[in-house]
Order: sequence, then structure tokens, then C-alpha cells
Amino acid sequence: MASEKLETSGKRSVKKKLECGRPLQDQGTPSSDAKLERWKTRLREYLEANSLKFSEPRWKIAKLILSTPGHFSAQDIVKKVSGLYPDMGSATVYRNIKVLSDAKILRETLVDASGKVVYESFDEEHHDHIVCVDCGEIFEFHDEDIEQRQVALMKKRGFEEVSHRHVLYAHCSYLTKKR
Amino acid sequence: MASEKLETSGKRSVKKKLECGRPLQDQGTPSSDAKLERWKTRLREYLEANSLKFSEPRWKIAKLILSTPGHFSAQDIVKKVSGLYPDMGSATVYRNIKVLSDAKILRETLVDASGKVVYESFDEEHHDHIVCVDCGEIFEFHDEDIEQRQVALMKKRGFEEVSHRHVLYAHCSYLTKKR
DNA sequence: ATGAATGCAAAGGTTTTGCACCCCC
DNA sequence: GGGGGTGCAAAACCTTTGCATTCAT
Repeated sequence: MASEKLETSGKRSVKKKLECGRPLQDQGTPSSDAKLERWKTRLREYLEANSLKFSEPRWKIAKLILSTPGHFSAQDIVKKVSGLYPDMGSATVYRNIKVLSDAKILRETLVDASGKVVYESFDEEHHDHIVCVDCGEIFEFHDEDIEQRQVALMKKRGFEEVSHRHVLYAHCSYLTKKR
Repeated sequence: MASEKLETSGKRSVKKKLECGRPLQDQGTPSSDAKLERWKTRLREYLEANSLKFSEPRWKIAKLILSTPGHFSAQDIVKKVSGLYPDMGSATVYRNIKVLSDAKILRETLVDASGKVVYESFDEEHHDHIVCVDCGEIFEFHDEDIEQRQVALMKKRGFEEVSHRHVLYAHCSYLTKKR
């Protein structure tokens, strides 16, 4: 049934639909100063190693990303940036998203229910994701067995693993519990 | 190292880069006529159940998808369509991609190395994917153990599985073997 | 005949590029 | 002083929408 096709419209902006009634939760914990310093060093090293340069805007974007918990899209960053630093052009943001991904400060993670690519800061443990197809909430999981089977599987077929993306789409229990 | 950042340019069209020298392979086996008939019935049923209509353009698109092996993007379909049927508008294609997804004839599958959503026909067994980050070639795998752990994991946390997407990014062995 | 589907063109939204200028090493 | 980095504006792309028309049932 096509009854509930989620977020089909073109308005990809703003709203976070909570179709199953789950309240929005705000997870805090921005990176501490000490942590940030370590990231700064890492970035500087990466840049130097690739004959790129450290710059104020670049670091502002990096900081912003590192202190953003959870998952976000390229647009989310662009909007946040132009809120905080109205003079910074979106081209700069996009250009830096690329650099920061290569520098492993930013990680491209998954595609959400409406088809968008989502990023997250590298400042987290490795984990995979469960996406609620009703409310869009993103949960995390980690299963060591699965991780290991992946590795074994790749090795057997002669691949050299780079990374992976494992996303489970599901109905979260919220709705079910509620009624 | 950012040395080899793949497909960074805006020219998202045409070319399929083969950075590791792997020759492009053409896997054939379009759907047989009998199979197509069964899909036609399935589609008709779906349409009727949702008070939508069967139409010539709609079926042309469906056929085209069903006889396209492997993985492709929305754009790939659009291009193929406007090659074969120059009068068909791309809006029609996009509108039908949605319908055909809902009808489970088309399946949204993964995001390729350059960040694009990729589809495949539903006319295949369930499998997951390994993407070569060098040449972009997409391989398939299926691991029953992993499948089962997924199910167990979801159940334990109270989710009701809808689907999943498991993609491994790796260097394919081609390059390694070659040298 | 009535609601749905289509083609076309226009609009929308996102991302990339070209270019002049600035700044750091 | 040269190579990157930045902002701005324009371009490129992909996808969706509005509308008049045609089509399926």
C-alpha cells in the first residue's frame, strides 16, 4: 500500500516529521576544549601532508561539525554556518565538507528515509544505524559478530575493506508501546 | 590522503571511471517474456488496488527497469528512457519511479561511492553489496548468519524490521592481482 | 464523464564552478 | 610571488510542480 509514503514532497527543508508521535530528543555533549585541540592538530597534520592550508573559515566549519552531535545533512551544515557566520559562502562550506571528509573529521553515513545523505562527526565510536521509518529517528547499534563476519567475508573474496555502511530500517517501538 | 579523491568534479554524467583498470563487463539476461507477463499482472493489481491507472508510458518504464540488470540511478533511467522514447518527459519518469517503488518493482538500494542513490529491479534475490572504491564496480553478497543476527538484534531492541541496506566499501582484487 | 497520467515548461533546491581578490608560507 | 582559500554570482544538475490536454475505465 502506498498509503503512508513518507516525505514525498519537494519541501526537503526544515520539518522533522514525527509520524508516530515520538517526542524529539536533544542529545547534548559537544566536544570538550581538550578534545577540540586534538582534532585541530589532526586537521593541521592532514592539511600539511596534503599541501593544503589551515584557515579560519575552515576551522570554524570543522569545529561546528565536531560539536554537532548526531546526524546531519550537508544542508544542515550550510544553514547552521550561514546562521552563525553570515559572511561565509556556501561554496566554502561545500568545499570544506569534502576536505573534512578526506581528513576523516566528517563521515558520510547513511541515507535517511527520504533519500538524503547524512553525515556525522568522526568524533564517535564506530557504530551502525537503525532508522525508524515512521518518525525518522536514528538509533545506533554495534554488533561485533556481524563486524567480524564482514571482515571474514571480504577477505575470502579477496577484497580489502575500506569501510561499510549498515542500516536497518524498521518501525521503532514507540508507536507499538503507546497503544 | 586525498590523492585519489574519486569523482569530485561536477560532471556527474556519462563516464564510468575505471581507475583500477578493470574492464567493464556486460551482464545480460533481460527478463523473459513470461516473466514480464507476471510483472505486468502484479503491476496491474497494485494499480487497481490503489485506484491508479495502467498506461502505456508507465508500462514502458517498468519494462525498461525490469530488463535492466544490475544497478542504476534515477538519472540512468531518465536517460535511457529519453533515448528510447524521446517524447516521454522526465517528469513522467520520476513520477513513475515513485509508483514503481511502491509497487515493489523497483528497489532503492544503496549509495554509490560518489553519493548517489542507486536502484535495482526487484526481479532479483535479496542480497547486499560490495562497492569497489577504485573502479565503482558493484558486487553482491549474501550471508545468512549476518541476516539472522540482524533479525535477532532488532527483535531484542523492540524494532520491527522493514528492510535493510548493507554496503561494504573496498578495493576489489583486480588491481592487486594485476600487479 | 471523471479522475488520473502525460508533456512541457517553469520553478525549486542543492551543489559546483569561474573569477577576482586576499592571505599565508 | 605563488598556490591555496574565500566570497560572490552564475551555472549546472537533478527533481518536483503547475497546467492544459489526453487517456483509461
